[in-house]
Amino acid sequence: MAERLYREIGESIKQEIAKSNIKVGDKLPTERVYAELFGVSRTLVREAFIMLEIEELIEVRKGSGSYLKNHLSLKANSKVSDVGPFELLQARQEIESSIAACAALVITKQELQTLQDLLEIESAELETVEKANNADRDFHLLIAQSTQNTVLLDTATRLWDMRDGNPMWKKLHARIQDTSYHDQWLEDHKKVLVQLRKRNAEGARQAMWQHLENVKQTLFKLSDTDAPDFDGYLFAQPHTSH
Amino acid sequence: MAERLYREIGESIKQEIAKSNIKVGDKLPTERVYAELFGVSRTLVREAFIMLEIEELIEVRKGSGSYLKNHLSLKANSKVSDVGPFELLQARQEIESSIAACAALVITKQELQTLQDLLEIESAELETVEKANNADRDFHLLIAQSTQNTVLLDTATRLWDMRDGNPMWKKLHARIQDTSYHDQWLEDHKKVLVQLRKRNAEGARQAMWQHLENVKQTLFKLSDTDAPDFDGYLFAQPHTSH
DNA sequence: AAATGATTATTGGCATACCAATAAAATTAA
DNA sequence: TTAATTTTATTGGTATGCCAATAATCATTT
Repeated sequence: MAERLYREIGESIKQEIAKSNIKVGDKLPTERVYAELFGVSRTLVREAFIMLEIEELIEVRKGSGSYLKNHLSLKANSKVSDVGPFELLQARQEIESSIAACAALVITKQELQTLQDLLEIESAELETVEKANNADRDFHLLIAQSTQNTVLLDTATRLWDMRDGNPMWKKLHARIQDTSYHDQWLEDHKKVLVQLRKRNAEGARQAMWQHLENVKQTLFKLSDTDAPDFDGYLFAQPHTSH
Repeated sequence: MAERLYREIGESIKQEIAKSNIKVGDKLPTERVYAELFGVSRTLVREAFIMLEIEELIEVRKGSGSYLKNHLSLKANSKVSDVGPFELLQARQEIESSIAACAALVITKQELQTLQDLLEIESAELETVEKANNADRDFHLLIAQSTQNTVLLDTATRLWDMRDGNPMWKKLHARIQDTSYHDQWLEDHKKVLVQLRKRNAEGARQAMWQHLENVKQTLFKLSDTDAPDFDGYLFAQPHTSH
């Protein structure tokens, strides 16, 4: 553990706020009050306040006091590394299928050709796991890029960065490399490309959705059969819309 | 202005890091060094370090020193303000409508009640533009939160941060405040809530999609009629799927 | 010479004390 | 009584000092 104390204090303060009925805009107890409450120096409480301020939860005004700025329920947990693979896949399924639908309407011939090339790399270079993985990523992100919308591309990139920076995903992925699931996914990709070529937005959406559904199913099987240590990463996969 | 000092110190430290050739993993100068360099107490530098630590830029180890954790090239600020309002809205339309669909399946009664409360704030406190704006944001983000998927919440939060950090949007928004478009949007929000109550995923998706379509239309009119300075922000609004 | 243990120096952690801005209360003038 | 002014209290801002963990150095032993 060995977490820095100010973080604990900060979390404790959040809990105290939650227990109380302080509304947005209301004044919080002073630093000194919290210091005495937790039996620590004001310095530590002050550091915790800085943490909450950077999280945009509170606002600090010199000589006046500190005020609740946002609902603390909206603590955007940007701890990238402890997002579960399934939670992430769920989000990707929703977002990337929409991106595919957008892309279908405006993708250029040039981009379609590049996607085709990527598919060939995927099918050819299955020997190198890393290259196939990169081609996979490139395939998805190129579709995002083809929407001509930098926000969508930015969002998709962010989702893939989350995946690649996640140790738990690497574990799962390592287990896949010697299976033949790649073939399934390659077929999925082909189906997506077909729909993009047809400029069929809903077809592309559905194809991408099914692709990520397949990935989810595969990873679920793998983690379910022989991986007891993925507990806690399965909690968030509730909705199976469409 | 009256910015808190630790923030200035923090930014200065970032600049110092940028000027030096400190790589990721390297040890950076001690708190005392920066304190002397900037002519302030170590306390302030320490607070600045906490800021950088929360931003996941550095890592602090007691007794050892502080170390660069990530490349500070991720200067999100610059990109965020370059995004055009319509491009952003287009992305929000796609992503948030999917989020609404997900939310419809798992949202709790408590959360539905909170949304109801927010609607009342929106309709009641129209006098204060800022409060209505906050309620708007809270309404959308609470829906994201109700999906129970932190990635979706994180993504939605990011999109709203882009909006709120965008000077161009503020210009547009300032123009709206004395019109009655809020009423339209309030009605939109009500329709979304109705669908969420019915647990109707596709209905919620459609309602949210229509809401953001209306926002887009409104802002387009406003920028089209009497705002020659929005050129270049209109380029990316190509697809009108569904 | 190398490995091990003790010592010293460095570095962040935390607390106390005082400063400055704001807000509240008391005082005074109209 | 009311308004303006002064005074006081409250609150966050900053600096200094000492503590504890780590790392570096040196002495000791093999």
